[in-house]
Amino acid sequence: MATIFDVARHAAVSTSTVSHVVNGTRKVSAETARRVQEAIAAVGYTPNGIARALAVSTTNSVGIAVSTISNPYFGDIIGAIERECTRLGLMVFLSDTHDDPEHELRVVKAQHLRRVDGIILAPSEVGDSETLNYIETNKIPCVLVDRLTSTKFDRVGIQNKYAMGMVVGHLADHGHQRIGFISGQPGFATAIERTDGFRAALAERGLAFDDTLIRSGDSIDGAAAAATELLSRPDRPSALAVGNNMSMIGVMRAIRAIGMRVPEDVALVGFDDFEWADCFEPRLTVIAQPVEEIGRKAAELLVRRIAADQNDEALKPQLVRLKPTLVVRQSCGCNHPAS
Amino acid sequence: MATIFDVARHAAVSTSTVSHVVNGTRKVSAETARRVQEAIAAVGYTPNGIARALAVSTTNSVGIAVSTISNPYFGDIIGAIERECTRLGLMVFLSDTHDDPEHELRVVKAQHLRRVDGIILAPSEVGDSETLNYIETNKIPCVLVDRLTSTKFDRVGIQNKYAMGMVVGHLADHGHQRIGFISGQPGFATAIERTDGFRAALAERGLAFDDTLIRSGDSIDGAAAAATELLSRPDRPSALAVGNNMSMIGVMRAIRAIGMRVPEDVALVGFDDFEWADCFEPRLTVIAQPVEEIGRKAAELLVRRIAADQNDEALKPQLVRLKPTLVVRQSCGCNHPAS
DNA sequence: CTGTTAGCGCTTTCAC
DNA sequence: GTGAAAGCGCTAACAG
Repeated sequence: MATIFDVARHAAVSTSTVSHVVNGTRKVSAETARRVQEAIAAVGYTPNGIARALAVSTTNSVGIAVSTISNPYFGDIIGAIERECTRLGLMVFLSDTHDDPEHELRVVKAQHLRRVDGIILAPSEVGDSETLNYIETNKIPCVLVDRLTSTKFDRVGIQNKYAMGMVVGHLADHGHQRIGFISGQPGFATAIERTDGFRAALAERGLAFDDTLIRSGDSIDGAAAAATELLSRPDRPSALAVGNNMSMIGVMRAIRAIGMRVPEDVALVGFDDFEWADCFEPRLTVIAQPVEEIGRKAAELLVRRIAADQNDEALKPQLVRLKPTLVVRQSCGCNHPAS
Repeated sequence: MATIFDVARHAAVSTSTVSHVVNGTRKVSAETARRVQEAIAAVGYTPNGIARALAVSTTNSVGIAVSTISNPYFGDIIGAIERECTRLGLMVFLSDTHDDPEHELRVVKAQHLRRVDGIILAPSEVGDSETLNYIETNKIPCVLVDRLTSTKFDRVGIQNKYAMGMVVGHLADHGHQRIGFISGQPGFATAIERTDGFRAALAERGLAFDDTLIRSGDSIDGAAAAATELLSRPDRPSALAVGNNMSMIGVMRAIRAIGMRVPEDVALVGFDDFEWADCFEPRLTVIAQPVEEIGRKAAELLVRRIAADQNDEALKPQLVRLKPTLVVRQSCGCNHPAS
């Protein structure tokens, strides 16, 4: 593989000159530049970013570590981050944490080994985790997404309380008094925030609060079981709020298995929107997160943080809470026509 | 940031000894090893993979370049590749080609700059592209997925002809004589193979072939338009085969807009399965690709290829065609109960 | 069992 | 406008 040295020899100039024409980092006479370009083509030179990275100690790459890559919600966020990073000349290492703290630590270490300039992380544990400690002690620029578990880092997510307010409000407007909530995996920051938000919204609306109407469904099957249990009770809720997209699949399967109809027998409002939501029967009313903006903002904060760390100026951790929206379709009891 | 040198000094040994205990690459006395470990902890040393990569000229990272990361089909494949690579100690750089040849070339170059050990690519163009040429002239180990456009590389995909045989056969068994086909983006290898397969299957079944019943819908809206057109004709088809998941969304929206019912007015068989497919109304009958296996196999072929290139033994390009399956639910006219 | 040292390919001062 | 040369942090002969 041709090196900068080969080019230099071929063009009868110094490696430093070659370096400068490649990077456009200092004036070079037109004639010299031409000879260098020619030499580059002649020897088939492609710059070695590894060597460069070692010399300048920056890789122009960032790590992203989230759970369940194949979940469309994270897929959208990953896509948005990738797009923004590519625009900024950064390349992303993608890792799945599988929501396993040990694995999470392992992949973060693997990313640090490869000297990513920074990391975007959706932490699996609330509070101080080994992963977060590792990131902190190694001074790795980092921004948290979705699960906002530590105030030590920049973080971007949505206003979950506000979201649940809309959900409960909308359902209450439909006359529902007993509303159940199938949250996501218990212990996750998002599930906690949404559950709290659900409680608060109930109170705000003056609705009686029944703790037994809150269930966590940490998987499709878990959510299905939770929904089945909830809907089989004599004092069953007349509406269900669901804390994330995966849980929604389980809930819908459960409802179908029971033989109930939506929204007549039970109204439904979900979390996370996607292209398919309107192909469901009935068309799903959901909270839509601004995934594109979440990803973009995360990337933006990260580069800002990286830059700050390099000039070691202390930037204080920034919290960004984006506003979700309620996409009203039919599962809530409304009858909005298809888009 | 602590280097191997700091550790060596702290432990009063040579850098080579430190290197060897870190990598377990030669015998070291227990006592020395202990001192080194202690020093590592004391100075807070974490190995620099960039420096290591430069020295050994291998990065233990691979690039993956596919279109539309947020498409669940690719999301699943990406997830599978990531899992397998992580298992093998490789980290993946993820790039979206956006199905744009120029951008594709750009990201492949960016990956090569970072000296990935190999690349997994879903090419956007059929035939020899600049990207493929670049990969070839730079001798970058590479395996093609999904769109199998060149015989010069290892490649893994599915038996598209076989898939379309199942689709047409199943629909024909339901008595359909006029079957339409909404393919994916025209010009893509998969769309071409599936269209050819569709034609062949028709012939095999002795069904009349009507070229006007084949439409390409290269996006949700495109597919919707194509379906609308097809279903508005007096001699409209009684069944529709759809070439990929995104097109299916458009088709379903079109059918709803027209006010037809599935499968009574028009039967439907799609391509690509996902968790949501059974929440649709009616539950979707689809061709399911073994995405997990596609990803795993691609990673497997890539590491094999990388190893071969290193010992520069010539491995001849391998073609892997996995078998898809027909997941029968209801949109085809069957009435399979929910799982 | 351990140390010395020459690279890996590139950037970047410093000097001309 | 250009070049010489000292690193960046690590590995792996080679030598002892």
